[in-house]
Amino acid sequence: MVNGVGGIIVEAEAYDQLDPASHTFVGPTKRNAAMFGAPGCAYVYRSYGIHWCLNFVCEAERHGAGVLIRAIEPIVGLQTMMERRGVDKIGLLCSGPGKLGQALAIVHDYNGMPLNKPPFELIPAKKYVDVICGPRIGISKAVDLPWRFGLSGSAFLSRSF
DNA sequence: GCGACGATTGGCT
DNA sequence: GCCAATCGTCGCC
Repeated sequence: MVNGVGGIIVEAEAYDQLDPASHTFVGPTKRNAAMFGAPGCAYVYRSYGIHWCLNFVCEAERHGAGVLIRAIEPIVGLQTMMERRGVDKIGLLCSGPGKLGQALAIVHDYNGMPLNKPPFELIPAKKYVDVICGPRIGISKAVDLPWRFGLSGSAFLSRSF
């Protein structure tokens, strides 16, 4: 949840410093500084000069690892998200990293902010769900690593597995 | 200081 | 299915 708006995370991808496709592969830089900071914080970056994408920073010991949030199932603040996105279909609100960033009004100011206090709010899953994995999307390196995870059968994935 | 490129999306062919 | 939009960062001159 971000600023009281959000839903259930249904798709994510993992990246670490040893991964050629990761922003942290080349070592610490100004852009990826948050990924080398405290775990449990946000890493926000701009993609293709247009889209804002949200990551969760992981790994206290070996810095430079995180999880890209690729899609959520919109639950709270549907009206707000639809206005931000300019669409009227729930299935189009958050089915991709850039869409998610726009729907949740992710801005670069959130980079490095803790995920356990406002504007963020994390709520543990209420039930166990089937999680499946597969190749990642939209990258040109290490494409074969099966580090993409998602809820089995969810209608809100950016793409089917 | 300058040029190349990307963890994407949306519109057109 | 393919391609352009768009700009901050990085790497090299």
